[in-house]
Amino acid sequence: MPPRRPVQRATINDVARVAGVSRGTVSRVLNGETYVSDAARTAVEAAVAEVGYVRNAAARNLVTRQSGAIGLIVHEPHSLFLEDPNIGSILLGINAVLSEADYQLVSLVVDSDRDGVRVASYLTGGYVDGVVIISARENDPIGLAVARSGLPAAFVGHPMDIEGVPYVGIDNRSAARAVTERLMATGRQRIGMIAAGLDRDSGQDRLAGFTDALGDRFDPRLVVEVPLFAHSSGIAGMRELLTHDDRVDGVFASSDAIAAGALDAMRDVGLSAPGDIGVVGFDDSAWARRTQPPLSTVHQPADLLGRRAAELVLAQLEGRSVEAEGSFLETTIVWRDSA
Amino acid sequence: MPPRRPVQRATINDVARVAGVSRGTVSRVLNGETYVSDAARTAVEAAVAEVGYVRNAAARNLVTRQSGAIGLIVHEPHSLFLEDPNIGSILLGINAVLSEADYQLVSLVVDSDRDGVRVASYLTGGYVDGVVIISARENDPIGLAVARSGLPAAFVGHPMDIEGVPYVGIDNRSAARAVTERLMATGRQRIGMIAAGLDRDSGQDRLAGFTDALGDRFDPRLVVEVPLFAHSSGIAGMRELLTHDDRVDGVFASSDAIAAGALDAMRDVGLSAPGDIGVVGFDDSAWARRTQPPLSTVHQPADLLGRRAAELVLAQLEGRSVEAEGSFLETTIVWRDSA
DNA sequence: TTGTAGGCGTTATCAG
DNA sequence: CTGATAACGCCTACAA
Repeated sequence: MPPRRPVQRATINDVARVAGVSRGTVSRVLNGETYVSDAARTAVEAAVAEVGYVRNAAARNLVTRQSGAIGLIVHEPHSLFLEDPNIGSILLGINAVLSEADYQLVSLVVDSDRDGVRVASYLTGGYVDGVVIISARENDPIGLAVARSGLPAAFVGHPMDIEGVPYVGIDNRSAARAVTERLMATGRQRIGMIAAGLDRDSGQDRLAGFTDALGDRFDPRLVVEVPLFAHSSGIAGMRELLTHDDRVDGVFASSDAIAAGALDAMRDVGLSAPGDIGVVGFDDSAWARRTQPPLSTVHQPADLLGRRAAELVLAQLEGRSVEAEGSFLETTIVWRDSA
Repeated sequence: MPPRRPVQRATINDVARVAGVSRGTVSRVLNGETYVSDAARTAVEAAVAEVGYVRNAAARNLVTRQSGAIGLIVHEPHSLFLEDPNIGSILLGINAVLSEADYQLVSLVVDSDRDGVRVASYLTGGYVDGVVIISARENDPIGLAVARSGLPAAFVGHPMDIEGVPYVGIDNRSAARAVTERLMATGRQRIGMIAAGLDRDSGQDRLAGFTDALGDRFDPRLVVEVPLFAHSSGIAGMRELLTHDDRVDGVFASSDAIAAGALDAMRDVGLSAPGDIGVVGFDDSAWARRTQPPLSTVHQPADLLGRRAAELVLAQLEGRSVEAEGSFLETTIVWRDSA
């Protein structure tokens, strides 16, 4: 079949001619301004329909210096992107508040260095009026570019090396500490951790919270590091942990996916939770209710995180200043049957 | 903290002044055109760095009538969006080929009617040069608007009520038939189906394939309809099926998530796979390898689906015509232990 | 309430 | 190779 080609577009001039008014008047009704006669308005509306007019965004953006769009930057290592249980909820949360304010959310994924430079120039080129960035890592080129651009922005999570950009997050450290303490309270004596994402604040903080909780009972040999917050990392991590020490009776996993993998690895060697080992996760994602047994974990308000980030950007767009640079949302422990 | 405000931007005029050349020359080096002296080029580059120039996209788009961006429309019922195992892979596939061609992929989710109209005008307003649409349903306003707009486009999946827009998909009907036949070959006598998404072609076709395979042995009472391709629907569907007929010994689920739910529902009543009931799924998503036992299912080449769709759009952008309106990619049966 | 006209920042045409 | 000089489509004072 022949290639599709955009049809020739009608301009304000065409509408004006058909409606028998001036371009100025057409523009005014298009923008819903007051001071237009009913006669003019109806004539214009009819003409718009007749010629099939749609406004040219580029021309409008050029003069108004606004796009009405807000970018969402998602960069995760390929595989993680497909796994992360929070991104979807955060996205929907952002979209909900932006939609309400009539902004168009556009999501940009960066999956390679090439993507990175293209996205950076998209952002600074004027395609968007603001941006929210998810899971920036240290030394993140896009985060840096945005910070420098002065573009109204907000982070979900807090990249440690960037200042002057507001953010919302959860207190990973306190939450990790709390859930670990809860696990200790069940009487476990040798508690290990499968720690992922140590190249970002969330991963680091969860490990720190774990350490906090254990105090002098902390034994570094019971911490195994894995690269991803993924199920496969959970399997590998649990195997490694059991190799190091087969008397482990409790495990804190950096994420529910990891915890699920750990449970599977345990079953493979005839161990079960909570009987042999108490296992707790993090996220309260879809995984949590589907493992056998269901996971005790930390509930993370992903949707709300998105909403708050969006509100932060909106505030700046409206010239309002935001109270504090960063704020943390409450997490809660959800205790099920895995520990 | 005070609101962030975009810094005042330098224009081509500023660069021209600093470099001591004309705007025309600046524009030429910016666009990497030939016929510019080395002297001019270096002077301009230095000036660009000095004044921190970044090109204004709106102005450029206005005159070139292009944006360099391509939209990806995702509309799923809220919950499904979070569950769909294919969307991520399709997205990454599309992005890979578009990135290669230096196009910026921008994803737009429609999660409400309000989103729908905003997205439609975003698309037709010139923000994008082309669009790929995932999982359009019948009577889909955006699909219709795009079809009408003449915008280079491609569908992943085939909305039955839209013609003239190329698409790529899989042959859901044949695949469903094949996997059902495979299930029959294991000797199952009473095979039921948990059918989801009957408001879209994929859901309809999977049911049709199931019916094809069974032939006269088809019994409509063994088909239970559920709304979503989700785990929760699988639980509900399996319970209903067992209520209808407790002698069922085989089940074809419309998706892996459903199959996983079915497995859980079975376990709740003391049934297991493949011993009591053989269960097969569809998608070969992450679910498939994590259920107990792992699922026998249909592998769907999601990444490739995305790549092909992107290529379809690219072809039209370059004015090439596409061979056929629709094409189907190969699926393969992956036989594991659930049947 | 309406028309007129200038300008937003770039690209592109056309002499030089 | 380079510099003027029109557009591109729209918004917005300003004048009427």
